[in-house]
Amino acid sequence: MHAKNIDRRNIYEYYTLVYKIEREDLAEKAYEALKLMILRGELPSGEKLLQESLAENLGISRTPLCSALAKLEKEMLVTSLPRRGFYVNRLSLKELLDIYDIRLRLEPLGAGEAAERASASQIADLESAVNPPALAGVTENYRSFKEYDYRFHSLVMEISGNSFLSRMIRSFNIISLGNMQHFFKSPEQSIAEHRSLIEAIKHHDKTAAEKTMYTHIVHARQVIEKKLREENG
Amino acid sequence: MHAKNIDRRNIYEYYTLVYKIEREDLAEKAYEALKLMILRGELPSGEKLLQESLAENLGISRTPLCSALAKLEKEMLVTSLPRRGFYVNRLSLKELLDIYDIRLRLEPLGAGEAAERASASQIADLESAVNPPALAGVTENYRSFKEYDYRFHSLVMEISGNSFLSRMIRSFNIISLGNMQHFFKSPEQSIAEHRSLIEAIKHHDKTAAEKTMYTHIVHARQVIEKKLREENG
DNA sequence: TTTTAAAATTTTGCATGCAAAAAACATTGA
DNA sequence: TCAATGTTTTTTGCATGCAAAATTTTAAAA
Repeated sequence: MHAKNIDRRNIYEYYTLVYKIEREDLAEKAYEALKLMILRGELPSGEKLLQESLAENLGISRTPLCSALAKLEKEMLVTSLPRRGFYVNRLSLKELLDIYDIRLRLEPLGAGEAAERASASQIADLESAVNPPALAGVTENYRSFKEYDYRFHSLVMEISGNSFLSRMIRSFNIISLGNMQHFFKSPEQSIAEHRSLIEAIKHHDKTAAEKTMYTHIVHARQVIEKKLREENG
Repeated sequence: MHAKNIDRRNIYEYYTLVYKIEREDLAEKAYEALKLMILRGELPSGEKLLQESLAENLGISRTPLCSALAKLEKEMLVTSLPRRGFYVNRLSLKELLDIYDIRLRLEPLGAGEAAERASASQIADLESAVNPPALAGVTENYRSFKEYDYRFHSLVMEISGNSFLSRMIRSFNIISLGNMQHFFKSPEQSIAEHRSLIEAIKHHDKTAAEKTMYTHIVHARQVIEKKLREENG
């Protein structure tokens, strides 16, 4: 069944790279679908996820859905209350700040690595992500902005070549975007910052890329920190 | 069923805190069991996980086991090859280094927060973790050391109060420890470094705690980096 | 009207069974 | 001997059904 020139001992590594992408099971598809629904706000944070109806909507049975929910739980996108059900994770301000503390340390790391490694085609991908066709509606409504922002950050982390980092940051970005109902800074400013990050990456300037990403995230973090202080009086 | 003085609107938050711990489902128990088996090396990295026999050994059916494996997959402890099965994740040196890059950024963050927040009883917990009764066998065999090291780092991250950080680092530590077959530095040195971290936390010295944790991890990272360079010639 | 208790309904968690895919094994022909 | 093909066995992924728990509804008492 498998290609003949692949050493038996390396079959694991081989399939890890190539085979996986094509053949996805229902649990993985449901997981992806739910993630997108959370990012889009179609499943608002705090909402209870009814297994029967969700499964029906997705056109699958509860078995793969359960696995999908288990995955989301470990990525902290949903919370499981045994015998009570799954809920889309709703973050307190403190928790949102916790996530930003993590992003603030990790995304600059990823941006720096991306600056070191980025190929010409990867840079082209980045540029097309911030150019007009991809920006439709982004400055007008927050929902479009979220998807755009998620795409851009995912792309940078992907380019870093650190798959652990990339997967983790993707989850965290969905959690945080899913828990934010309005612009934390103007979308124009975000896009401008994204563009200057691309410049740094283009010039393979690791330090500049790190700094730009840091500044980009620390702004939002400061807004959250201020809110939290106000909340606590 | 639930306490009467809990506001209906807050029931979600209430149960998130208290209810969850007691009632664990089989999938979660299996997940915990498998994690421990990976940490202990009872499931060596690269090993294929046969669902039928694993389920039988755990005394459960394949349904909750599947959910447990799905969880482990999203925490990157196992790899799923659709229709082929699950394998304990085996890391390349590059991947191990990727994980250390993440730990190097995040664990100092956690250590610093822990230094700020640690209560007297939490400090006592830390101290008892590095005192003789808890150190049995740790300097002699690597397997005991792994469990000790995992416990200590988990404890520090727990004290940081950032639950996202804590959960993530726990996974990464299991992956990395599960993929290391021998001491990267002498256990005595590790324990000494742990002790000086406790000192910093005790004095609520955030900067010192961050630095100590950084140094502690960067040593191991350098060993890996060197190996990787040798491997690539 | 509110509070409490009982009954009915819904929902969850799990084991099981089945179809399809993959792996292991056997057979044939070079 | 080895490669290629066919056959059997194993394993995976999923839908389904059932028991127990949780929730909602209804009824009764304060």
